Amino acid sequence: MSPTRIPEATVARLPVYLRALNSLLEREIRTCSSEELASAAGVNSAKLRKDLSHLGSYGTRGVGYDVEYLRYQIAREIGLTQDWPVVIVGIGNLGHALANYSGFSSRGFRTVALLDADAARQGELVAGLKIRPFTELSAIVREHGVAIGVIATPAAAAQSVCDHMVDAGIRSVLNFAPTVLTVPPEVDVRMVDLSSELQILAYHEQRKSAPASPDPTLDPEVVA
Amino acid sequence: MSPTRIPEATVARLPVYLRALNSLLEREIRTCSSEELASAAGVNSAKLRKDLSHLGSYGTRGVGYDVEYLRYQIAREIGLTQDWPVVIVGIGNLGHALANYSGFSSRGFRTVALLDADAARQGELVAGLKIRPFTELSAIVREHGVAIGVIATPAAAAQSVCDHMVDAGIRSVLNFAPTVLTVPPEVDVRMVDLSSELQILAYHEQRKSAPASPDPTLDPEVVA
DNA sequence: AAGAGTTTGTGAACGTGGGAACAAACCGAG
DNA sequence: CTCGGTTTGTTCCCACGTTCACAAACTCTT
Repeated sequence: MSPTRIPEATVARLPVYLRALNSLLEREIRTCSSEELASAAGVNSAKLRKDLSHLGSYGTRGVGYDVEYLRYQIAREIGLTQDWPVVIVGIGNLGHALANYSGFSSRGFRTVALLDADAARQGELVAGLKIRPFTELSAIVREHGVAIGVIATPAAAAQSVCDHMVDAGIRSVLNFAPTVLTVPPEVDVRMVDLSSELQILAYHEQRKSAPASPDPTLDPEVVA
Repeated sequence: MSPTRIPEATVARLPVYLRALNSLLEREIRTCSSEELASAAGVNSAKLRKDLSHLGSYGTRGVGYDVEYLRYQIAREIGLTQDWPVVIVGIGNLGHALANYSGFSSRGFRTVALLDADAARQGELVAGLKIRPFTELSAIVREHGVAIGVIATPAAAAQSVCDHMVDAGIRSVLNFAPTVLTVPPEVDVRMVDLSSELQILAYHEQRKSAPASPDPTLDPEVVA
């Protein structure tokens, strides 16, 4: 079962399951059914069971899942049993927030350096780390074996920063800058687009308030 | 064509197209083909054309699209031609960054209030707005007709904040807190999960470095 | 030991989305 | 006006993801 590739949609949900399991553990719940875990994760139980079946057969029929055991298996599958050094480039408001975000460090992720091109900010202390010049990127990546880079720069700088990251050997990029990044095929990019999310909400909100026809120019027959 | 529902996957890409069109306009490009726009948006041209065809027939065969016209049509479809007042709750590091994020205000979104439960932060000035007590939520929503709320609180507070938002009449929620929110069916929630994104990258990164079998416990036959 | 009651893992049906390929439609030259 | 070149809008097909429904497997009681 395990040797087969895990569907992308399932991979995207594994972190959610992991959080739900952690939450159950905090409440000292040792065992749970697919129904309980699914409800904690906000999905339906059939989907949850199919997702987990892609990892292996870690439950017991008639009983459910051992919370601790399942949590370990998912963490191992994602790769959180190992250490992931991360660099953050662009320490503006957002980079600042990311550096202080406990959700990164609490999983296996360790921020090893904060970089910024702005000379005026060099040496400033953020989340216990000194801001260093962007030119040190390559050396830092080599020294710590960094595989993941986070871009929190303005859009105009993002592609150039990304190119340097790729040159330095980084193969996974998390991009917060509102721009499309072009990378070689072996590099993964995930985009977190704050304003897109709001726009998607706005689209649905608009549909809620105007169920019929929001714009008369689209409905000539109403006028006729 | 337009009266039909627009697929969710298409809606999620409209903001990307909008940004690409803005970028073309800044370079004073008045007309573009589906190929050019697709490349600027990081998708293939067939997908782009199919997406646009869901909105209507705004291109000209043999010629391409008028950048300005198409931009307006997409903006109108999303609902960006109207004003969207927004409240942000939880002015920690992340809330701070969101309040200052220009990508919100530059589209039709207007942050009308910053709320925080922490009494010590009341009155503090962030991005030109005073932080106000969370208890004023309902009055603010009524006064400004707020339909969209942003949650940037710690996970523990998020569900309670969300419940108050729904009570106050908010029907779309953008959630940055790392927790699943439960809402009535008429309310939309979109989740932006920073640590999930990193975990998804880590999963793929792990697969890149260890193509065969990352864990011997899963491959008994290797041992046998 | 057998049967009743649970709960997982999976096979099959269904729906959504993506991509190739092509017909329809437009422009410009002659 | 016609023809060749170009680009859109759409159709068809395939792959992926979701959900239902059920057999397999386990526990507990009698």
